[in-house]
Amino acid sequence: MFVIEDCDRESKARAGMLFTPHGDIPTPIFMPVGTLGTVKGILQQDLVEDINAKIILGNTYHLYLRPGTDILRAAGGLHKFISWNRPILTDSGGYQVFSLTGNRKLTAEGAHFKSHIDGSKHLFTPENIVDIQRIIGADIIMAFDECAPWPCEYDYARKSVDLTHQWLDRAVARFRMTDPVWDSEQFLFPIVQGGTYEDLRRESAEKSASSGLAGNAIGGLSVGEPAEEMYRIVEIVNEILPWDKPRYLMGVGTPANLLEAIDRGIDMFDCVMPTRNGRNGMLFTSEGTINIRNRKWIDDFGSIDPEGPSIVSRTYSKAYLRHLVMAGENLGAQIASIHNLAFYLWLVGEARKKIKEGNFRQWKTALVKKVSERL
RNA sequence: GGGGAGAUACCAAAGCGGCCAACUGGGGCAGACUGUAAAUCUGCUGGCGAAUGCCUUCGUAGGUUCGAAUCCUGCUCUCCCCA
Repeated sequence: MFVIEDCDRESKARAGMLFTPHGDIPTPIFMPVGTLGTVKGILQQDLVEDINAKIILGNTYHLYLRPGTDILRAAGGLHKFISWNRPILTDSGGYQVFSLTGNRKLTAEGAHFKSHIDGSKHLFTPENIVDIQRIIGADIIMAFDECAPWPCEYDYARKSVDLTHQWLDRAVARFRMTDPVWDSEQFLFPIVQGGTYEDLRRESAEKSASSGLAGNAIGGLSVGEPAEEMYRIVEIVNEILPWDKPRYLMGVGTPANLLEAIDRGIDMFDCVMPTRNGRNGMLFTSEGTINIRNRKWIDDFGSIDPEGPSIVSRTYSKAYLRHLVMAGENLGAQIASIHNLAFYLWLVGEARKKIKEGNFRQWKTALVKKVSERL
């Protein structure tokens, strides 16, 4: 499923290729988040042609509630339903265990959820989360985990990790005894948890590594802890996770977060930032981040980003985009989202190129400084 | 010409003797957002100050009162109805 093509000499960064039934994915890669079967505000066509997204995410919890598995099954799976023939990864709903805390109750059996839409009750188990993801038909599916909050007491983190590990065993068992619904191979990834506790993270990384699955994910980070803590945990975990399998850092992050994590051996990322922050007027550019609503852009007729990662970044001016966002026009959110995603894809593409050329570290250091600047 | 209603901060609009530098929207100015309950949320928005605070405001000119955006009088302007 995964081949490492080149490794950086000075860092742990690597460039590889991920093979899935719906296409090959060059790594490091950023995966746009499309929770409900849509990357908010963006046409699938633009994802392919302008942004060049290689793979997008869907969310099991959200898709299960709406439109529901009956419709997804009748549609022939999520790929067909949304007219997207490139790879898809579905998150298990573990993050919703975290973000919808008030609506759920955890037991050994699973998570009892109250729908945030109509209050109806549902039970998610490691087994039915695999089943649902079989129906959705994503190329990469995630084990059901508990994403613990931060800060988090040791005792809580301990119990949370144990629960996640028990759930992992059950998910793997279910995964091995079932077949894909859509005649297209699926890969299950386990998720490393353990908060910011080194011993728990080591234990969890070993647990994931021993599962023998096709790839591994690191969860429970970027939930509020300082970035340095996150990097520290990534280093610890990556020493244990198998070198020859893809490593996915869930929910991360800022452009600088991505570069630092790539430096530490991460291959895959997803994050709502480029889309959500874009809708809220924040643009990530090769020169630094800007709040396009700020008055200073009112008559800046220069392009959104001199690097011009997408057609829209080259076509429209900051002044025009500011006008659209200030006026609450849909097109503003759309242009900002497309630009930001294209920038993220450009960023990981450049990282890959630099790793192959052998000058990743130097390039990274300079760029981290630049992209962290507030313009 | 006669009768009526009203003028409050950038706009709209509350307030109708002290708790009013003045509710609330909008607009504006900033900030936040990391496996999406988010095209959302938060703060500020008369001047000066880090702040207790001080200064100048509720069409305008006077007056009553310990105290006025609020009560009285004149003036100016706006809107509505009838001729």
